[in-house]
Formats: sequence, C-alpha cells, structure tokens
Amino acid sequence: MSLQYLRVFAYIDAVARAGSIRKAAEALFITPSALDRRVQDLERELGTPLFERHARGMRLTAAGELFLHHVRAQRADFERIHGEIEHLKGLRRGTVSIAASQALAYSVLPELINRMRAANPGIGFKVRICDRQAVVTALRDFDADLGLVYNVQPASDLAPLMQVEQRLCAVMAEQHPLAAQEKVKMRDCLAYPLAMPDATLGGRALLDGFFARSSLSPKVVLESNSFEMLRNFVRSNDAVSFQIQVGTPLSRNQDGVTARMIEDRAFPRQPLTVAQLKGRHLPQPALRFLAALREVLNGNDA
Amino acid sequence: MSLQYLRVFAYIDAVARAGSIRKAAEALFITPSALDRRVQDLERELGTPLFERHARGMRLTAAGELFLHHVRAQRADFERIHGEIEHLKGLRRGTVSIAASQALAYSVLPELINRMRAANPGIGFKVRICDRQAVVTALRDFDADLGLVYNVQPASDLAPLMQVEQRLCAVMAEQHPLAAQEKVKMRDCLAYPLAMPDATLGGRALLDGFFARSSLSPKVVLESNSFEMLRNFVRSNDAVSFQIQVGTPLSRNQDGVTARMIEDRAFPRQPLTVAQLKGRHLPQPALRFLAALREVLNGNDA
DNA sequence: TGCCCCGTTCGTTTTTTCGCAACACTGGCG
DNA sequence: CGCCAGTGTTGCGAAAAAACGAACGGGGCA
Repeated sequence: MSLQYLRVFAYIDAVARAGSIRKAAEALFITPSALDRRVQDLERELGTPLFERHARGMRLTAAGELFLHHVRAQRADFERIHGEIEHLKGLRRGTVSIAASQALAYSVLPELINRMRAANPGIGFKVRICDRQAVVTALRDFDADLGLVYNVQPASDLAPLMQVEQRLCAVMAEQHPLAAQEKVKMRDCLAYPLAMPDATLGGRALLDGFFARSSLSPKVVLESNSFEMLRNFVRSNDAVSFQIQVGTPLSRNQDGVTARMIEDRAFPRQPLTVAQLKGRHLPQPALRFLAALREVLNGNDA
Repeated sequence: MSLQYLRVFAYIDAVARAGSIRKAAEALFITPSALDRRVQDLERELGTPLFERHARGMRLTAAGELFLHHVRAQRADFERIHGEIEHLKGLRRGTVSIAASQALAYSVLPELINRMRAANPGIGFKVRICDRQAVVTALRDFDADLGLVYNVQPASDLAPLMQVEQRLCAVMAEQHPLAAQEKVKMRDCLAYPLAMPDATLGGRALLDGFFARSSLSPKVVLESNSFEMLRNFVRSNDAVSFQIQVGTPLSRNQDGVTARMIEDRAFPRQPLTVAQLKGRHLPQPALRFLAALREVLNGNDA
C-alpha cells in the first residue's frame, strides 16, 4: 500500500536514497526525464532547491533534509493510519518493523515474534539485525518503528521507551572447564584464549574499558562482528567469548555451547535500550509488540 | 501555499467540512463529478468507505474520521515544514493561528501581537475569538495552533502548555461608587444591577456556583455572550459586570470603564489555560509566540 | 583528451483528471 | 399520494498532467 497520491513524495525519497535521478528512476520503473520533472516542479512549488546538483549525482540541501524527513514521517504516519483503519474493519493486520542488535536475534526476537504471531496471525514483521549506528539510522529514516540496542549513545532525536540492565556473560563450550562453575570471574576467563566481539558491537567498549583499568592481559585469538561466528567458534575448543545476557543460552545448552554470568562487581553494566524516533506515533502493532517486550524483559520505563 | 500534490487530501477535507460533494465542489471551484471520482478512488485505494452516503449529503464513517484527522495533521505539518524551509532561507516568515476566549481580545493578544510584529515583521497572525467549545474544536481540526481558554474542561487529546490562575474582577463605570474602593467584595456588587456573561462564557459557571452556595440574590439586568457588550453597557449606568483579570482595564481607565479585584476568599479560581492538540509539532512562530506569552503572563508550565 | 555518467530539455505519446449533461435515488411537503 | 429539491453517481469527449524516448550540455576521472 503506497497510495497513488503520495507519488511525488516517494519520488523524492527514492532520489535521496539512490543519490542520483537515473538510479532512482530505474528503481521506480520510470524514465529519468519524468522523475527529473517531478523533482523540479516540487522545488519550484517550494521555492527552494531540495538537491545540490553534483556531477556525481544529487545531494540533499539543508531544505531537502528537512523536507525528506517530513516526507518519511508522513508516509510512516499514513501506514499507521491505514493499519488503524484495517483494525477498524476487524482485521488485526499491520507490520512491525524492528532494527536490533545481534544479541536479540538469538532468542528474544524469534520467540517473541512467534508468540505474537500465534495470537495475531495477521501481523507481519520486518527485522533488521545491524550494528548500533545502523539501528539509529533506521529509526531516523523511518525504516524501523522500534530499535533494540545494547549500549547505545543517547541522541536528542531518539526517545528511549525502556531500559534493561544487562550483565555480561562468558560463552564457552559445554565441556569447557569453566562450565562447571555456576558463575565465573573475569580473571578466570583470561586463562583461556578469547574470542572477542569487534568494535562495531556494543559489548566491546565495555570489555576494552575493563581490560584497560585492570592489569590483565587478554589473549585475543578471534575478533568478529558476528556473535554467531564467535559462538560457533568456541563450541569446539577451549576459547571463551562474551555476550550480553539476553543473547546467550543461559539455561538451555542446546547447541553444544553454554554461558555463565560474570560476577565481577566492578564490571560496568550498560542497559539494553528499546527506543523510537522522538515525536513519532507508533502503529498499534508496534505498541503491542512493545508491551509484549516489556513482559519478557521486565524492563523499567525510561 | 497548498501544494498541488496534496490536492486529494484537500478534497477530502472540503467534503467533510461542507457535508456534501456538491457544496464542497463549489468551494473548490470544480464540478461535483470530478470531486466524486477522487473520493471514490481514494476509498477504493484504502479499501474502506470514508463517508456514509446519506440523502442529505455525506457523513464521515469511523474510518473517515480517522483518516480526516490524519489528513489535517499532515497538512498542518506540511505548513510547519514549509515555514522552516523559509526560515532556512533567512526569512522569518510563517503564520501563528490562535483560538482564544474573549478575555484575551481586550489587551493581551493585541499588545502581544504588536510586540511580536515589531520584532519579526514577516510573521502573520490568525486570531479567532470564540467560546470554549469552539476553541477545543479549532485545535482538534488543526484550525488553530494554540488555544487560550479560561476555565476549560480537560480533554484527553489536549495538552496544556501553561496555566495561569486568574482572579475574577468586577467591571464598572469610572464614576461608579464602587470604583472608590481598591478592592471590592461580592456582596458589595449585589447592591447594584448586574450585567452577567452568559452560559457559553467561562466565568459564568463560577458565578452561578458562588450565588448558589451563598444566600445572595443577584439582580441580573443584562446577560450577553459578549464582554465588549457588557463593558460598554456598564459605562453609562450603575450596573456591575464581571470579567477575569487579563480582560479588564485594571490600571488604565481609558474608555470610561474600570475594574476592581474581587477579594472574597471563598471564591473559586479557575486557571487561564494555554493548550495545543496533543502530539502536534508546533511551527516555530507558534513556539516563539508561546514564549512571549509566558513572559507576559508569568505562567507556570502545565 | 576521451570517456562515462550525470542532470536536463524537447517533442510526442499515454494516462489521468475534468467538465458537462443526464440519470437514479432519497426525504420532505403540500 | 405525487411532486420537488436536494443528494451522489455515471458515460463520454475535452483538457491537462505525466511519462516516454532520444538528444544535448557538462563535469569528473583515467
């Protein structure tokens, strides 16, 4: 559902995304000349150029950024209204789009979505797993209704909806010596090779900070931007990896990998944050998803 | 500036306002058939009728109400964005639209607007003086950015921005015996004929309540929905009228009429409220007007 | 310089929208 | 009961808007 009458707004959005009229025209299945005219007409109506004409393509002007934000907000809001109209017709339909850190892909999101789909089969989901910066960008561009991020830096245009303190866990093979203990200390882990999340991931900054303060010297044998990679790596050796609580198989050792909480008091904790773009009206399905999320994570309001 | 591309939304709005396709078509300077087609196309795209076809005209369905609200919000938001783009071009332009009770028309709004216009000549104003219910309606329909009302009943879709306690004043001719006192008591006023605001006005409910509780019997000689009428009436006789503080010539007796505060302790006080529609993003000029209003009224945040 | 990709323009074709007149229907009133 | 004054709605030709396709001018890069 894209509504014929907002065509020109979709054009502007496409040009901004593609960065050039020709590419945008291709994506829209029209000719560059037609697209160019619509852009120029709109600029004439607004009395301001929305794009800087560059030899390489089109870049948004300040006015363009402003207008594009409005366009995206409008289109997102229309989707919401359309969903509510469907809701009025008795159909529980709609789509929840989520941008989340990797940790959520392990069990929280799949299980939650399964549960919601069981209750409301008409609702669809879009889940994009990406790094923290991309989550923020997705929210800003109206590509996601909700963002679930660990250790995100606050931004003035983001509104936190929920914060959950997350402890860091050590991840290791089931047969690993450390798995015998109920809880582990960080110094215990350092006796083994480490498989570390890389700098794009939320937990890394904390680990680095901790290592810098203490006089411990870690032996990093693997660094990756994929927790799945790290998890599958430590399954068949004595290395230890790290992940936040919700992203680990704390109780169920289902795939040869298990996790133990790290009990160091001094270890800093960062919250897992659920956020939305400030000032947005979330669609009903997103609100219901948020409520379900609250139940599962037992989080506090932000 | 109405933007060609939002034409259909303007059509829907017009039909809802006019209550019939033919009247709306007349207002839009197009034929009923053309308008009818646009409405039907939109309904087909949404998959839901927006209007009930009645022999007398068109009435909004539930889905229509929802959609119309969205349409108006969008159009208002577009105006805001357009204003901000103008702002970007260096022009301090835009329009503030205000719906207010009569008391504000006396001195507060005229003086405030004069002062703002002196600082920013590019800003235009739309002021609609109306009763309390109409103020609320204007906010709901996006016909006004800000509402200034005395003694308004709270509504869930309205967000109070500022509240100022207002004392009631007695209004009388300059030569009136009561004008000799610095403050007056209600029982003093009852010795004279009364010119009362009618039930549509904010202060009336308070007066009625007070008279009901006390055993005083007022002699009402004039009842009007216009404070200007009441004020001009008492100028040349011994009657006494009432008005809230901001709407009276407390210090300056410029037009043969003056006012005195009523000092009864037991007399209930209602706040003058500045409100907006909840969830709206106010345009920059409206925000600046609000700030100026705060300075003048010394109000507290709500 | 030569090439490639860019935005843009022009004349034409296709699609959408509009106006006009006629039609069908409903509710009220004599 | 029938008439009447409104309403929304539809078919068709005209008008307007949008899209197409090819050609033009221009800036960056090898």
